[in-house]
Amino acid sequence: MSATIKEVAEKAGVGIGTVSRVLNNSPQISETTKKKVNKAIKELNYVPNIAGKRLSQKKSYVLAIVIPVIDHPFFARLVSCLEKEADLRGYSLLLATSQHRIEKENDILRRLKQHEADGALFVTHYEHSEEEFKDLAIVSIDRHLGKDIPVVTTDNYEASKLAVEYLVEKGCKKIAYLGTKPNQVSEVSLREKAYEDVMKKYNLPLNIVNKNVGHGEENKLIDELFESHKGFDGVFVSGCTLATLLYNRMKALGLKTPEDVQMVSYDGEFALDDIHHITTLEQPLDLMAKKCVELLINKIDGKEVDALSKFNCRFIKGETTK
Amino acid sequence: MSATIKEVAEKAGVGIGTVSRVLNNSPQISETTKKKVNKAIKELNYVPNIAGKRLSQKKSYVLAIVIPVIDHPFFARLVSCLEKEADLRGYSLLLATSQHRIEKENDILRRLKQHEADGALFVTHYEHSEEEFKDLAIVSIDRHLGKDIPVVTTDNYEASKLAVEYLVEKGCKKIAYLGTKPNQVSEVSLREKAYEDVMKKYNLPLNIVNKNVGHGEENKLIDELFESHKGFDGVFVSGCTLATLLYNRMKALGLKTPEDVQMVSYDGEFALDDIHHITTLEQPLDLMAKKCVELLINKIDGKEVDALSKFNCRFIKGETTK
DNA sequence: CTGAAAGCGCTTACAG
DNA sequence: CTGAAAGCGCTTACAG
Repeated sequence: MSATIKEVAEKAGVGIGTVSRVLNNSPQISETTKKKVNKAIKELNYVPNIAGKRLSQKKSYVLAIVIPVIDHPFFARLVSCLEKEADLRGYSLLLATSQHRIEKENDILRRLKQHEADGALFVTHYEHSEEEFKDLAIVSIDRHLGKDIPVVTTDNYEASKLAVEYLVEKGCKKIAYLGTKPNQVSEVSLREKAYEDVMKKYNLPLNIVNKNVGHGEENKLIDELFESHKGFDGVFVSGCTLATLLYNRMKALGLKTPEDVQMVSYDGEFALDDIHHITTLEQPLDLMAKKCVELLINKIDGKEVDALSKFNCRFIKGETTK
Repeated sequence: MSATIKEVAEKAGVGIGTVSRVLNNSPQISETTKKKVNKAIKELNYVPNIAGKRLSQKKSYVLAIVIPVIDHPFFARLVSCLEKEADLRGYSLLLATSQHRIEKENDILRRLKQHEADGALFVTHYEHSEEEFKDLAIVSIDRHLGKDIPVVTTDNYEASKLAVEYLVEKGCKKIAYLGTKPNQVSEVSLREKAYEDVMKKYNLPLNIVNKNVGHGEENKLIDELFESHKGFDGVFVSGCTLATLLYNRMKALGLKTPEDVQMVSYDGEFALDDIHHITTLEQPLDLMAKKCVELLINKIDGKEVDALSKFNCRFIKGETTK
């Protein structure tokens, strides 16, 4: 059906190598042959088949994005930013959601090894042995996946410290920490660390609910928060899913915010900002995405890259603090 | 770096064709050679390179998804469903967001012609000539892109009729229609049609704001609604973006719902259902996605497919109606 | 500046 | 049941 480079070459009366050179606008090519070739291309409505190119170049110009889910505002926005950056660099995005299942992640790794993509961004919850990542161009957000895997993250410690200090300043006496514990070495752990440090500094008691729960089980943590830490008047939450659930729970319980409880949450990437009014530490996803793509492409090209890239969060005052 | 089929063949002492047959578990292959080959595969840690396969088979096993944006709950959920279905059928997803720009859509078409994907789902706002879609396996949601492009949609007329009838029943006297007019032949137009028919049936006046506005300009429509149709006590909205904006506007204006104004919206795919409480006609995205993938793969395989597939909406009673 | 040829890593009739 | 060979559509040294 569609024409091949061979037909174009015949029609233009040149060799296929010449057509290829015109296509990739190689510098040393005469204007006249360029014209001849372009004419033939137009006439035949020729579009180069990318499979041939990929095989001969041993590159796919595809970046795999491995995320737990896509229908979540944080990841949706991340993917949006990533696509924009990848596009600018001439790469396509292969979307792979792990659905919170490790088998799916392994499946994606297999696809990487198949060279379906040149590299991958892992935003994952699971443990993978470093062996599995060998020779693959991989970048991670927040989690430390292995010594050769660059990490892009926010300055979790500083931002969290700021948030907790803020709650103290605003008069909270019993401040709780609510989070889902990552089951890997992760920059996210610094959120709790910062909370602890600030509490100690002010000689305030610790009220921590921080467990590794499965997706959909976040409500258990909220149950525990209310059972074990009754009477908290401030809470620092590690992520927007939890924050939203807590927000709703407080509403259901008739607790008012900021009057009864003040709340600050990490992750400001809510879908509809005009409805949510939670005070948040917003991650600059646009900058982070750009960095991820840059690191990934550099790794693909065999360059040395920074092991850790930290970005600052933006503190967004909402209606859940005074 | 990674082993090739040739090395596997050598190690196993067979021809590469045999390795290929084992890989694709071709039926006529003896147990003994199968074992030999699998042993070699394991030892070499061999994973077949998909570029070779794609070139020789002239298939990519990739489906392109062309949507305006990904960071919107409706599209995010759609993509989520699509990926699940594609995965079940052995296809990967190439994500392509048009960013509300026709140049980007043309770019995506070019990539399709390059055989980067075997087919594409277009959820688009723009006009494309049928010529552009020639010989491509394309399926559309809601819009009629050409006579050979199957459309997957909901029963817009029936659902809308139900919604408007519902508002009448609940006592609304001045019911408005608020929508963004598609600039193509689209099933979405039936939403307004149904509204008009119901209004006529009950001898009620028409209050229509339905224009084709660019992304981000939806607020203009809401301005117009309040300027030109003062005092409406019921409104049927064509989509959740508009509905959310209207919801917030009413809140800002001190209008209460359902007391002052009752509202029903098409599209129930809000991100955080526990926060939004708009009465909606929810589209069964899971079923629609399944249908899209099925149609697409059938088209790719050269089969005949239905030109139009309609699904029923689910009416979800929220707090914006009595 | 350009052509002929080898090669990328697979699949698949064809012959045996 | 299996091997040798051609072919998928490109790119890229190599030679001229």
